[in-house]
Amino acid sequence: MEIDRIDARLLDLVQRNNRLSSEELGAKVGLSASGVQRRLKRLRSESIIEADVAIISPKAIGRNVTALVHISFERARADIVDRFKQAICKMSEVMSAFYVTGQIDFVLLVTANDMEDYEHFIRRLVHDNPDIKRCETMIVLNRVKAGFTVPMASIAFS
Amino acid sequence: MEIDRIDARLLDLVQRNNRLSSEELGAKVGLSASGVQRRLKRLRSESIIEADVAIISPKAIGRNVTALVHISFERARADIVDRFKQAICKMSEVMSAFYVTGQIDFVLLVTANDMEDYEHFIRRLVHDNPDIKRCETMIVLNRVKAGFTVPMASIAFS
DNA sequence: AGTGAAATTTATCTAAC
DNA sequence: GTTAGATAAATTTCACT
Repeated sequence: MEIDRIDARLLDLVQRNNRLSSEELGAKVGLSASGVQRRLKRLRSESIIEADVAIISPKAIGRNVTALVHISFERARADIVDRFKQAICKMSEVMSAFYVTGQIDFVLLVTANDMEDYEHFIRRLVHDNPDIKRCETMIVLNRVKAGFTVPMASIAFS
Repeated sequence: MEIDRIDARLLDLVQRNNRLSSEELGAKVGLSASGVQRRLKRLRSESIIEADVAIISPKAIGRNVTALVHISFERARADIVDRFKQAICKMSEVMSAFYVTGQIDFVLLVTANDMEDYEHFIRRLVHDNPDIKRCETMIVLNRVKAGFTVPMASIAFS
């Protein structure tokens, strides 16, 4: 599970665009196409590359509302937390979810078709999880940056 | 910019895995490989598919700290907001950024190698943006769900 | 319109070096 | 790590409904 300079550069490229051909990648990192492929294969098999996905515009498919939701529980018991984690994984409206430190327990990134749809989602969420104490919504006006692009500049050059 | 049932199913598949071959996709949606490719090409050219990316494990490359940061400004003037948007787009530590309604102005998703690294980032952020009033950090204990996978079930069947 | 099938181009995989 | 040949996939063209 070691990563060298070339791996880091490959990761940096594919995390922005994973549709570049091995040849294009090779030209950029100074490697042959098959060399690139062997490395990418390893990075995928070792789950250093966790997934390869297309990012869809929520608006283009009629999801006009994006919101960040703060969830806090009455009591943060482990079983309650675990049950909630499982529940949100199954909710398709929840795009991302983070379990965090502090006053807030969870931060969810949610999409909905419209406000009515969003309200239904929140009602359902609170109804299904009676341990929720507070549920605070921030409507996303603008998705300034969307991604999980990790900085590669600081990789240990081993 | 119309999306039919087949497009919706394709989007639903590729947003989970964009490395499936056109043939595999075709088998799942009942279309030939070329039919699939034509549709994906359109979806990409019309930016319904915004990007195709690999998701990297932050831990695997030594980014051990993930945090959600709430930013609020002294005054939410348009020029201040716009300048801040540009600034965070350039900061590689910022994986995602949302401009939101309410008390908070921005929510950032940030990675750092360690706490020291994180502290440096915050200092730099606040130093470079003197209009920031408050800056509240929630350390991510667990990334329960990571993605921008949009629900497709509710697509209008046009 | 949008589709499927064949031909072409391109990319990827499997070795051998 | 590379190069070369085999395999597979993506792209283009075209005839069809």
